[in-house]
Amino acid sequence: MILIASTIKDVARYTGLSIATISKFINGGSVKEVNRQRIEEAIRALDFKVNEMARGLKTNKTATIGVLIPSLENIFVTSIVSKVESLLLDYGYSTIVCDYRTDRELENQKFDFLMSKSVDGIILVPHAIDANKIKEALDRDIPVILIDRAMKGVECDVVLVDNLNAAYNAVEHLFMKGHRRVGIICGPQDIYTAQERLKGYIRVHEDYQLEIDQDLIRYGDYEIQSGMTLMNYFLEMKNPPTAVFVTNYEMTLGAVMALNSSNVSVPDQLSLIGFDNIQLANVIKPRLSIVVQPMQQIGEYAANLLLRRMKGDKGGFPAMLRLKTEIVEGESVKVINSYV
Amino acid sequence: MILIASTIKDVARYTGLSIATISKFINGGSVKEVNRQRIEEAIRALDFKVNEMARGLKTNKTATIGVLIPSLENIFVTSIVSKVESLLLDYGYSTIVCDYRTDRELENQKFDFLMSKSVDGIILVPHAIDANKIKEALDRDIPVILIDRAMKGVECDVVLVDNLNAAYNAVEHLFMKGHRRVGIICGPQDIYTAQERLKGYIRVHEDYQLEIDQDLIRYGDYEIQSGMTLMNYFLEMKNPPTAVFVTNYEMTLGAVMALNSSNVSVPDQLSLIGFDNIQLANVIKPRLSIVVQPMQQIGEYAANLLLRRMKGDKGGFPAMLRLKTEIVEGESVKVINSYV
DNA sequence: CCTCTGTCACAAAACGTTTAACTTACCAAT
DNA sequence: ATTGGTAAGTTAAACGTTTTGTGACAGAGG
Repeated sequence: MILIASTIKDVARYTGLSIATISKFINGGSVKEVNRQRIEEAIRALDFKVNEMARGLKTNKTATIGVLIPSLENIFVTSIVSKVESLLLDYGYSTIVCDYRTDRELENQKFDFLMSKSVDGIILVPHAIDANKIKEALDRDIPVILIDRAMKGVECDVVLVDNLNAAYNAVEHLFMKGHRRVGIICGPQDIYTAQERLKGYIRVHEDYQLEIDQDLIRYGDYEIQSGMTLMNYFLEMKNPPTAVFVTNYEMTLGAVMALNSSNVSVPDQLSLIGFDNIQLANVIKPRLSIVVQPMQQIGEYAANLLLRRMKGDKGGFPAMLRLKTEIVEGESVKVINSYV
Repeated sequence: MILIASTIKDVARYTGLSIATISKFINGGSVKEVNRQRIEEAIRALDFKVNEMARGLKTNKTATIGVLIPSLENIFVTSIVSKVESLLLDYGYSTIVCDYRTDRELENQKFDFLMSKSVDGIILVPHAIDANKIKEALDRDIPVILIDRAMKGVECDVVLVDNLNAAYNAVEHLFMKGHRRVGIICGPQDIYTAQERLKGYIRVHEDYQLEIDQDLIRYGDYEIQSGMTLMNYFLEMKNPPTAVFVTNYEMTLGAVMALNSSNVSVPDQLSLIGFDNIQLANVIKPRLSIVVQPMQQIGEYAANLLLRRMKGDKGGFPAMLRLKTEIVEGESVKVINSYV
């Protein structure tokens, strides 16, 4: 047996009222008490549900928002998505999630796809998307919220963490324990977050009036393999750093793998500060000190900002919400010399 | 400036053809070569995109499928979702992802939500959902594919791994290396996968004619904390096992954390086989031997089956696709006695 | 008793497609 | 020359809502 959904017409017939009245009721308009009851009964009896397609056709709203992310297998990102999804659901929005597997082509393509689905808003963790696409969405009155990375070439709301000071604090933390030669494994030079983190590294050196050994700055690609390679590079230096700061999760994994297959002991011979995944940090021996980002909060801010924009509130556009990271101390940093 | 999207009418006007012809063309019907060119030009010039809402209203299809999962922060699940999403996108479907945070209430609620969005199909990693809900979806001709767990009380397609033999093989692997006292950290007794894994543990003991010490069977809740607690239980036994098999990822994390804070060395004093996350396995020292599930494949099978069902092909319903796991050897299992 | 005001209900048009039924044009076969 | 068939195009209805403009009615104020 195949069920067939009932429509507003059926409800109208059942109650003897007109379609318009039913529609009014559904959308919170006021109807006579006696009618209210009959409508409610009819809806229950007929198991009526609004047809969102028909509604969407009229209102030009889909009650759907699009989320476009680099990867669904990145816990940093999915935590945020999870929060966003649940918050928006409370307001009746459903969330279409697309990942673009860090592929430039796919990123543009899936953005178009979301637009073609006429979502009411977009949350995007951008990588290499064409700024014009975002402009176009904005012109079509589809709000876009960027997460984690600001973009040049377009005015757009963005929620991110203070990456500069995240790095600043992590390296300062090492300074406080007496380290002076600190290596950094950076992300790609063309990625905003990576640039910011490197800036923090440089600025803290300036503030402490320490000269920077350029050999201690290494650029990776945010993937496991490069974390491994670059950590090995540090291990084989004639004059190696006493501590290394790794600037994202995947490269932290790689760095730990490199250390495991060497016979260098952490933190005795080398101290380490990683990034992003607290679960990982706790399961490694010795427990890893890491920089954690407030993922819940990022999701929350992004979702709320998007809701405001979708309501038409353009206040403070373009907004930049900049959240703070935190250092969770493990046992991977040696105290050479305590200054506190 | 706010752009306003052009419609099929505009294209008709631009080309001088009728709406119906344009529609036919869009949907792959054949038109005269000269008209084809004009239509294509018009579409380009007007930047025409089909309005999916209007189309959906007519066809009663949304080109949208729903995915309902226990958590977006579970890499096992998100890997599958990622695969599903990309496969279905190739066929023009978009994917609405909902997680229910292992909450029974939320699970039922979000299932309803997906139904109210009139998705064309649903992929569900079920936990405690009401079987009637699934029946109702099926009655409405919305195909549902279960992942990872079969369900009683309703006939439904399901894609899962052979959990029984996964456990069988893992424990047999330990037997082959000479272990005879093997502890198991199981999942909740009311969860299908957990039951299956325990059955495998029991069956392999039967096949090897080894008696089972009930103290070596411990039930957790698939969360980190219980992995920790139960591993500590094993460590404190008077007559501890020589090896432990942990049956999911989170509890594996917990078990490793427990081992790290004890002074028991792996694999010398205790051998360990974990579950599910190969990245984790490689980053732990010593590298962990684990059971890995073919997540890509699961996603692939589920997506393809769903596509078939959505096309109306009911062949072999209800299908049960049962995939095989694999053991990835690390260095966490000691050879007491090699039989090979 | 008349008019004004406010509340509620209604009819009908519109949103942008698809599709069934129909027309036309052309060509081949009788 | 007539018939039949096929391919391409057209017209108009339908999908299930929202919304605009009206009208009906009741009670208040004069």
